[in-house]
Amino acid sequence: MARAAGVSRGAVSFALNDRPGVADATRDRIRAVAAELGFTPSHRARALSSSRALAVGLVIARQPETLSADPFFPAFIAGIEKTLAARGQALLLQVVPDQETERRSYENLAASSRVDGVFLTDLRVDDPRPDLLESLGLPTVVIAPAPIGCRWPVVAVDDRPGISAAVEHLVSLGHERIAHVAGPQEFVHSRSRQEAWADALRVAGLEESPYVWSDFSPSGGARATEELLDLPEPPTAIVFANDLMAIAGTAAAQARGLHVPDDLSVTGFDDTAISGYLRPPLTTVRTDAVAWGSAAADCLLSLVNGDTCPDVLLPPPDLVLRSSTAPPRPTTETDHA
Amino acid sequence: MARAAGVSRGAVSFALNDRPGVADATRDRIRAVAAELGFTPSHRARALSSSRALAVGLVIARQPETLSADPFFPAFIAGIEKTLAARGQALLLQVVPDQETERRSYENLAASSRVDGVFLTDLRVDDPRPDLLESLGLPTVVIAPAPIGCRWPVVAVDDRPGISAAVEHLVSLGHERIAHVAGPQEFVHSRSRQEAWADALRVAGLEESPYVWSDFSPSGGARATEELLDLPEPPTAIVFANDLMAIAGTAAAQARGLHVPDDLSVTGFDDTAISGYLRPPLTTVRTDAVAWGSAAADCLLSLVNGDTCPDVLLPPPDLVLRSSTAPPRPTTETDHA
DNA sequence: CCGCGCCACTAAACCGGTTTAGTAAAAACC
DNA sequence: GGTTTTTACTAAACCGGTTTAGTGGCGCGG
Repeated sequence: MARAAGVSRGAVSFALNDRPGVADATRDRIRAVAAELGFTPSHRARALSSSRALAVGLVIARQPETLSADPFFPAFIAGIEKTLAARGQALLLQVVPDQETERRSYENLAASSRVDGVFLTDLRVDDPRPDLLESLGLPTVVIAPAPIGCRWPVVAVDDRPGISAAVEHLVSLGHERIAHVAGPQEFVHSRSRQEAWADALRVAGLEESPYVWSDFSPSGGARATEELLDLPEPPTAIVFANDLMAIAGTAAAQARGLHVPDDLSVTGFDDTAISGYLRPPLTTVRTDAVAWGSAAADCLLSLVNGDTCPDVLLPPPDLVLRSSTAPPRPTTETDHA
Repeated sequence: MARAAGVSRGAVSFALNDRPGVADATRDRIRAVAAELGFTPSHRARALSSSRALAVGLVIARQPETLSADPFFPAFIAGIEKTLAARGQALLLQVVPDQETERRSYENLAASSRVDGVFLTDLRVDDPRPDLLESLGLPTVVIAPAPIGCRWPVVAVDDRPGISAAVEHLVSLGHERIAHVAGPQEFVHSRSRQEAWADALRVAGLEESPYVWSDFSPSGGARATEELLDLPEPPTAIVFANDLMAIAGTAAAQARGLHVPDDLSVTGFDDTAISGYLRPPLTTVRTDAVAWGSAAADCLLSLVNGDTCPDVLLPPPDLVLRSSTAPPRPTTETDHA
């Protein structure tokens, strides 16, 4: 390439990277030759000489089955890509089955310096990963519902307003026993949703409603629903922490002969693609995972470039009203004896 | 590292790569020092000197929304990872919105030599990509329902037996009008399922049943179902090309007051996580996408290493019997006038 | 007209491995 | 015991960029 343009290798590097010290005429000539030859700088050589991997990593710790059902990651990844592609960076994805493998995965990425930074998702309570990544010196962006006190920037979508809106909607319909089926207790976003639910009930003066910790899976959602409906005083509405559990919970209630929404109102979270095409269509909370991924990638690239990135707060999710919520049946005073 | 062990750089390379020409004692010493120092060879340097990217690529052309709902890719990727991780290779993922971007994406991966090979999924009829990738010289493994005549090896899961099993099951229940809602006509796997459906009907002597091309989406499935139920002689069973359409189709039928399965039997394809937790639980076809990804990765790595890889045929999918299928209602002869 | 500084560029070191060519010492052979 | 072969290792080239130091030519001031 350098020879074809009649200049030195260094000159080519300067010209193509828009650095000063190259005459305009020369720069144009080099550009023209490069275009004509279809010359693309070798990513490998560039990575080695500039000591950058030109890639960022995403490690997902999930069993394949549960990953398949999760609408978040594909959209999130698509958002990441939107930003990365424009900057010539690549996304290196790792799917690992458990937390032990996950740790080794991060250590490996750092040791072999395959990536310049990573995304940290599914933040857990007392998560060891922020510290691990700090000790590994791997720039990190944390994906979470709210900023946390740690060295790394957090790109957050606060899910609380979404849950609050769901609860308020149910309260406005006249519900007084509004249960919650939460995700695993270990996840910060499970906690955040559970707390938002509790807070909204408190504001409405309805603290007595029951909740159960579950696992975001359909079977977990069905089980939790059974449990709630078996209560002496079953709820008239359930706020589920995700759509998958809400859908399975709806089916479980229907299997008992309950009518949704007349006997039981249900809300979900995520707005999965099928949610609007069920019987009844599911009232749920919609998050913009694509924008989330895109913002997270922006932030990570700043970090990688040595800049700082402040915590980012994205717009809160919206409540999507469909037909799985309705006023509760009027209380029949016949059984008050 | 070399100095720490008191040997030359070359010796370290030989020792760590298990190549002959190093005394056992020396090799052990080098290993020990490496372990003690936590030395991991720089992936960047290795990539440059060995002219290999040590990564493979997967380009997915989908809109984020439709990708989110697809249970295939997450599982497929998890399978790929299982194989890659064991061999120190990484997966480079790209999500692009359309086919034009997809083409550029492949060209880019090749030009910047970021990957040693790629997976080719969502094979289309008269797909230009196998030829493109051949001209780019990028080793490729094609993911498809059956071997095709092209230069690249195909790793196939034949979806036909799954569809046949579904049709046979419905026939054995007594159905005679068994419709099909297919995916987009352009995809080879849509065609394959449609043909399997048609063949199975022919075998059963029921060629007259209707079908419509759709798009794998819930709204498409609902629309197609409406269309079929509006027919003068509506089907008593519908074989959908995926679960998403089957679920939405079920809801559409229910919205008309039809009972599933008594008035209309329904089968899906994929066995999505929720499919077993609906009303009614969906009879569907289960594929092992994890094994598919794993096998595809094995094949691609052979190719990358300069070996050849024959076409691989994985075990066909299973029909999972649930409650969305039942015998048709006995024909009421009252309206034969 | 000479000396200084600046511009545009080249030469060469460097990133950190792999790999080939070369060499000294040990082993094998007659 | 001397030659040949083998073994075990080192030195250095190489991958293809980036980056620093260095150099020749030019304009400019005095």
